[in-house]
Amino acid sequence: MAITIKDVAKKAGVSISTVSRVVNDSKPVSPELKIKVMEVIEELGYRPNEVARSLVTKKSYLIGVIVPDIGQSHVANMLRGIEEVGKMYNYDILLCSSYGEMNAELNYLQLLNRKQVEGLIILSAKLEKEVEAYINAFNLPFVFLSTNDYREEYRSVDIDNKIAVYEMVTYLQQLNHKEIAYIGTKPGKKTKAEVKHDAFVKAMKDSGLPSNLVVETESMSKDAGYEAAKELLNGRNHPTAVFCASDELAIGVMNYCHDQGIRVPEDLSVTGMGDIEMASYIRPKLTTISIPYYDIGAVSIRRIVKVLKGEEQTEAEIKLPFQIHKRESCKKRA
Amino acid sequence: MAITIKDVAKKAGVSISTVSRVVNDSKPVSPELKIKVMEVIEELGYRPNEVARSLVTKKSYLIGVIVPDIGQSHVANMLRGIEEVGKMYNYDILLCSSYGEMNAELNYLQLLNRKQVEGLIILSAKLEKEVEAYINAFNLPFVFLSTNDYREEYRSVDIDNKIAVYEMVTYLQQLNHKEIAYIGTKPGKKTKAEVKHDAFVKAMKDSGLPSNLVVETESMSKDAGYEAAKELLNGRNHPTAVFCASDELAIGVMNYCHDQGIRVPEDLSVTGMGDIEMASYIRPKLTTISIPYYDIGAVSIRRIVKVLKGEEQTEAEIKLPFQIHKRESCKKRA
DNA sequence: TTGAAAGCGTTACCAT
DNA sequence: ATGGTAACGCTTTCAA
Repeated sequence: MAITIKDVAKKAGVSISTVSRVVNDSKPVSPELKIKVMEVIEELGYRPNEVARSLVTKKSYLIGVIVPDIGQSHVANMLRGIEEVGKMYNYDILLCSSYGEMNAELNYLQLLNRKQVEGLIILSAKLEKEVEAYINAFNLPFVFLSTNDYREEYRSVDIDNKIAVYEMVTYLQQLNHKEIAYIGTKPGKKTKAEVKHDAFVKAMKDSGLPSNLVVETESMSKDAGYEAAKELLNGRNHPTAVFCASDELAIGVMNYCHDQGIRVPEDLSVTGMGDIEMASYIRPKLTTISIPYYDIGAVSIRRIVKVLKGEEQTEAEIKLPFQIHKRESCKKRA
Repeated sequence: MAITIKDVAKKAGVSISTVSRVVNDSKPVSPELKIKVMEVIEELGYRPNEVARSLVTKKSYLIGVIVPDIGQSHVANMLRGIEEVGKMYNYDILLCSSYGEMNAELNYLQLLNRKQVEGLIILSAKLEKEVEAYINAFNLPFVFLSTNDYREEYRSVDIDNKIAVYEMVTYLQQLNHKEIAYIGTKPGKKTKAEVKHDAFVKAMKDSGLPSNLVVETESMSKDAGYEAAKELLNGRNHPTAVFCASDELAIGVMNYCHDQGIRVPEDLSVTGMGDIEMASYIRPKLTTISIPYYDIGAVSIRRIVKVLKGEEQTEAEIKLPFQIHKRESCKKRA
């Protein structure tokens, strides 16, 4: 049996109230008793039971985090930010992988509820109605890190996708590229896919260039990028550059090029979005928009902690700065 | 204020004992009451408070996991296994990133202790004395997933490094390579680095080949691999193949080759160990020993759950099967 | 089958 | 400054 506050109190010859006071430094205790108690705590190796403590204080110091898949490097990086900053505020993470399934999200939400988490961060392509209803009933500080749908009514943290894509496409144009293709998922209404796609179109139109070279993918994966490249580079189109809505797509495209003997960047310039670790280790190194995933996680949890502390934050959306990393996969067109 | 068991009891006109019984299905309850109670639970949306429950049952359904860095893909994969299988048994993970610092490990251990975790999985290069002492005092089911030091007194899950390396080096020999180099960290006493290095030496000696082409690295990182390649391929040595103790090292080597115009596999065959995701996306695709990280995590937590259930497991070490993936980075020597 | 009550390890209020 | 005690929400005897 573990050492409890009673054991300490008895051995130190004081009441449990006194022990509690020295442990929490919550009320003045005379120096002599304080020292005595601390000695006994040390001697017995007493560690307060957080479960009991939570029950009375109603603070679990737990934050629920639901992600699609921790195996994806950008997810892992967000998690690092969440975890690290959480720890700074004494908060722990209860991590759940939904694998994109709504039922899993629902189950985990219920679990997190029962475990008395104080806040919620959800990373998901979209917020299904059922999930949303549950979260609202839940009534906890909540950050929605959408990978696609825009929901400006919830707290979120992201970069400004519109500006980022516009800048990258403009950079490609500065490199003398005229025929630039876009690879990304279907631009549904009020989605990031739409924002990115529209930014691409605008950047092209603003320069009087055609913006019809678009390949819609099923997902943001490397395999999808590989397939998209196959479709794009079938001989009918002659893009000299391609903007991919994610690094994974871009890597798939580059792999297709490698396998087909298409040289990057000599024959085709490729750009990505995300700046995942692999982007700078793959050869040629990928030119990409760096999304500060770690910071996104860090800011998300900090917002939750702030709300918990009553230091309300008003704006729902927070935009973090991004950077364009110009690396080897793009080249100036003669 | 959340709905409690009392609210349910009052509304259903029964005692809290009865409510508890139907919730846990722990003792017979008459059908009428059962239905009534369930209706009220549904109506009120009652969810048992796990904190209160933990306090009395002394089961937190929490397992503490300390890893160096969740950002590394093999770590993320272990975590996936741990998380997924844990959930199957209703266990949640309390995740802590130590970044390899002993003091962080110590702090987290204390935290996990206070949070009443029921088991412990630690991933670390070595088990420092202080950490070990703490864990032993802790007295919980514990799995030590060492990235280097061997500690056969604790539960562990891994592949058989000796056999794996021997087989890979043998494969290289079958490809007619005679001058094979080894890149890895310093082979300290009772470490995996030693086991791997010794297996390399044995495989070479068994074939009457020289085994002196060894580069010791500071770490297992890509950068370390890059530097090691620089040292190895300086013109004095003429290896035709190199075995790297990790995929990251191998990728660093391949990048150095790319930058220097050394062709892989035509000029140099490269092999890795780990089969991280990048191994099959990098070009040329990396020949490597596949370590089932997901399974290692999965088996680890399953062992803990088994111990918790009293279904003791005797052997400390569990060896999982590995595979050698023969891909593009190796080529037969003329 | 049901309910009352003790108890889990704390904190926090109320006396003293 | 210190101690006694109710309360947190639940499970689990023990009686009935």
